[in-house]
Amino acid sequence: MANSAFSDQVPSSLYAGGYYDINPQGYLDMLAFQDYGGGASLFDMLQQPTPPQALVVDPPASAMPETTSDLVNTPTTNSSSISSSSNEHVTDQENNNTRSDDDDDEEKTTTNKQLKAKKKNPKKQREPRFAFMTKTEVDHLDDGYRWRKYGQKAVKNSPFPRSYYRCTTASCGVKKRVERSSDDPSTVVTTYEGTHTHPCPIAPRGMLPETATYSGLNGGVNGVSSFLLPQNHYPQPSQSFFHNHINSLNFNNNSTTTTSSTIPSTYSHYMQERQSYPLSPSLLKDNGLLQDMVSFQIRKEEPKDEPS
DNA sequence: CGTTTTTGACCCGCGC
DNA sequence: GCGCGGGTCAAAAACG
Repeated sequence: MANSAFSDQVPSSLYAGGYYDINPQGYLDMLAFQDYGGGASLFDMLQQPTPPQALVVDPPASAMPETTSDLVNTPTTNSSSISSSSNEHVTDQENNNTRSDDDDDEEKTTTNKQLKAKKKNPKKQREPRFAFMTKTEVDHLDDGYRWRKYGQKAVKNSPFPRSYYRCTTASCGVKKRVERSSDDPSTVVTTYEGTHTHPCPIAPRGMLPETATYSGLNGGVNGVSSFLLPQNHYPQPSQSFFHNHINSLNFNNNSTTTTSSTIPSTYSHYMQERQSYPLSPSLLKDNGLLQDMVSFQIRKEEPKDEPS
């Protein structure tokens, strides 16, 4: 069905961790899941009849079934290129291959071009990705970390550019991508890649008021994006933490909606738990603040069948 | 003056 | 093999 259309519109490189929706109980259900490199994209999700303002998670390969691609594809079809998402196993530390400086061992300092080639690893291992959609007028939402923009590219089939950010912490190779959905301009899709190797610059809890602290560096315009990322090294109190964030998240400007979710320490953990993380009714309620947000239930698709 | 953003160029993977 | 599109680099500009 829509797949053919997608295959044409969606860049093959777009990825999506999964497809979620909010169930009647107010939980966020993962409808589909996909590993990086899969055929579906966030846009695919947006294209769905009922675009979820949810999040997409891309857990470590080790944590997810390989058939995940099927799940994702099911909804939209896998016409696109599903590169073997089964890339090599993800190494425990994703930091190792951050960019040119690290990988290039030694002999590649020949020409500038090669330098730019950044990593010529035979197979680039992708770090776990975590994406979510936020309904907000502000492209950048504070998530407590400091980011530096290192690129911006026009996205095919979208009037909105995609911005690339990297965590400013020296040893942290976490990257983030922010783009506005062409399908729904009011929705911003933020994708995190990797895990922070350091504590959040600002206290996890009431981060909002202090947002100025870091976002101010940039003038608040660029601020940042979204919520907290899963931190393997700095595990957070799962559920309650999640809720706290939702409550505490403030969006400096006019972003009324949004939301966020925090994926606790490890995705795999969640995956295994397969629990539902109910949002407080009040949160999901109407206030507009969280209605767009989401909590979620990650389904570990052990069955690996299609979500149908 | 230090840090971040902007922006064009380059590289790479993939599809045709 | 070529072209397309995504992702990254890095120099210059902008900002505080």
